[in-house]
Parts: sequence; structure tokens; C-alpha cells
Amino acid sequence: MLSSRELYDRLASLFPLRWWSDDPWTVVYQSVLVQHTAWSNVEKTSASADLSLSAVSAMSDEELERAARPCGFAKAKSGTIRALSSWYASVRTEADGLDTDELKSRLLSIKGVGQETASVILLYAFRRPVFVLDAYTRQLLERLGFSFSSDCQRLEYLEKGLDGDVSVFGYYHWLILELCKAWCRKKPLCSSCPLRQDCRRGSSEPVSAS
DNA sequence: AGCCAGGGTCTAA
DNA sequence: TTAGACCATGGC
Repeated sequence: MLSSRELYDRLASLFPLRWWSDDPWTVVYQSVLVQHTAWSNVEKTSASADLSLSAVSAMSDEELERAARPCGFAKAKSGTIRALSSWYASVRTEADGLDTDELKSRLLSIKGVGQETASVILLYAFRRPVFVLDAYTRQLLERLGFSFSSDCQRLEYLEKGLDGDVSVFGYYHWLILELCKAWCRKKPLCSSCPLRQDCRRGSSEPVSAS
């Protein structure tokens, strides 16, 4: 059976390795903006508005909401970003001394931050070995023919053999995104994709995992 | 025209 | 504990 590490190596041979952002605060606010939204909208927002930590704290709620508008759910997202800005300003100096579980529970207590967003922030902003399990990852596992019954099982498979390597965790998530974006939308890659044999949307044809 | 895009919260049973 | 409604915008 294909191991998580082998899957990673295959993906890494297909796509460039990519990290979210080297700036922790950028990761934090973009992880909120991207919720249920195309990445292009996040780029648009990041390009047209200065959402640095100091800029956000100087903005009114109305200005922040206006800045978040292109990403949809602007009222909710701007409120979450506001809450995260004060949270981040207070926690960033002491974060090194905090347990990952402790950091995560603090994140989850913020309205608008759920499991996936918390995982993104822990991994890319605080460099903790947390696997970001999103809909694309579940879809990928499904299409590979795995039948897990819970996210707990999926994480157990995915994290095994990665030695808690933060860089690998980070690259892995982007690689899965690249694959799933390319999968059924770009025929040339699709027909030559070693992870898949046919291109019909919704097909759950297992691929050879030997 | 209508569906989807990297979610999360709240409610109901 | 799980399913479904809801939130709101841009792109195709």
C-alpha cells in the first residue's frame, strides 16, 4: 500500500515545493480570508489593502470589512481577523513557550476559527508539525482508494513516516492543493497524471498504489 | 443562469 | 453527533 511518504515524494516530483508565507501574520489573516473562497480573491485583497498587523489595528471596523469584501462573508471574516490581530499581538512573544495543544485550543476559542484554519495557523505561522486536513486531502485519499472512517484515521496515515518534519507538512498541503486544482481542470496534466487514470469528475476509480 | 470556490457557526432531531 | 441552513462575493 502506498505510504504517505511515497505519496509525498510523487507529488514533490510533479509540482514545485511551496510554503504559504514566511510572514506569520500574513498566514493568519489569509487563512481567514481564504475560507470558502478562491485563492485569487485573497491575492486581490492582499494586493489592494495593507493588512499588516499595525495597519489592521489602525483601521476602523468598517474599513476592515470593506477590505475583506472581495473574499465574501466580509462581516464575519473582518470580525475574526480583528479578534486574531489582538490575539496574535499578545501571544507572539510567548508562543515559543506554549504547547501546540494549548495554542490550538486558544485559537479554536476565537469565533470564526475552526479546525482547518487553526491547523493552517499552527503549521505555517507557528511552524508546528500539524497536518492540515482539508476537503481536497479527503478527496485525494478517497480517489486513491482508501476508505477511512474518521479524520483521526486519515491523520494517522498521513503523518506516519514524516517524522514530524514541519517543512514536509507545509509543502505536502500545498502539493495536494496543486494536484487537486490540476486534476480535472487541465486535461494535459490529467491525462499524464501518475496518480490517476481517468478524468471523469466524480469517478472514484482507485489508482494503482503499488 | 447557475454552480463552485481550500469554512465555520448555529440549530434541530 | 450529525445533517442542513446560512453567510455573501467573484469567476466562469
